[in-house]
Amino acid sequence: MKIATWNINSVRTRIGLLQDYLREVSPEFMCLQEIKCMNQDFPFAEIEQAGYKAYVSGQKAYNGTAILTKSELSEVLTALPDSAEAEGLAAGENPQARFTAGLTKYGFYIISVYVPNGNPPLKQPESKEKLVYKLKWFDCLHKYLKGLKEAEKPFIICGDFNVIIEDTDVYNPDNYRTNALMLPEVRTKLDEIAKDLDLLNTFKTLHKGETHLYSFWDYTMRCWEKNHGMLIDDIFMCGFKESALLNALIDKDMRAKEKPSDHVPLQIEITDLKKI
DNA sequence: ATGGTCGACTCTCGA
Repeated sequence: MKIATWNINSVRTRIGLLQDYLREVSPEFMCLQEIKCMNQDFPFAEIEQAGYKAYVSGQKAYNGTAILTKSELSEVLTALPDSAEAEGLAAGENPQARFTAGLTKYGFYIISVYVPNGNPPLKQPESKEKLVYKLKWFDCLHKYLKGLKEAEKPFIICGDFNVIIEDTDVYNPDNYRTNALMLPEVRTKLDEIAKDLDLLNTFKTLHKGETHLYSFWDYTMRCWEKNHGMLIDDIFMCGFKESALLNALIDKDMRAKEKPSDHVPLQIEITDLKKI
């Protein structure tokens, strides 16, 4: 069974590439980020044509996550619990659309996240709010995932984590020391979650010792042509035996297509599981 | 060569 994730940077602009990908790779679950549309503007018909059902957390113009599945999900969530409060919103207001989750028929939860970018981090005082929000959002995510862990519910969480985990995950780490993707407090936050919950970083587990493998290349400054990229998209597993993970790869070819996203998909393959 | 990319959307922001 394959599970894929892609920061698509507008699902409406790249619906053709998405349909091609679904037909070629045929993942059981496909997590999307930055769909950049409201729910009513999501291309449900085109997704259905490709054989998938879509669970969508949309908003106007920015952000937006979704999960595409070949089967039904239950217990669907379209917002991260407590994240509205982390944004300083009143009860009942919608938080930024950065989270979709549901229970699969195989008994594990599938989660699609678009972690706040956090930049710019250092300008005082108003701009630092973005970094504070990123850290608070991670705290909310930690609490939610810990709830699953304590209930012994396995999960697979996919998405754009907006964290350069190691220096070798970016072409020039010294350019990013004060960037919110690499600040020590941001790295520490994700590392604490991963250690506390014993998350398996699927790509790093199967590509140990390999460096400078990227999932994102900025549109500007000819970054793609110069291979000036960074690895900021990840798939973590929790509650599975490590032997359940068979493969993990990055679909780098997707960055060379016409009208590409600035991110490429990642996919894993896991052992077939019995349906519940 | 005084710019540089892209997407959504409004007279600009976010990445």
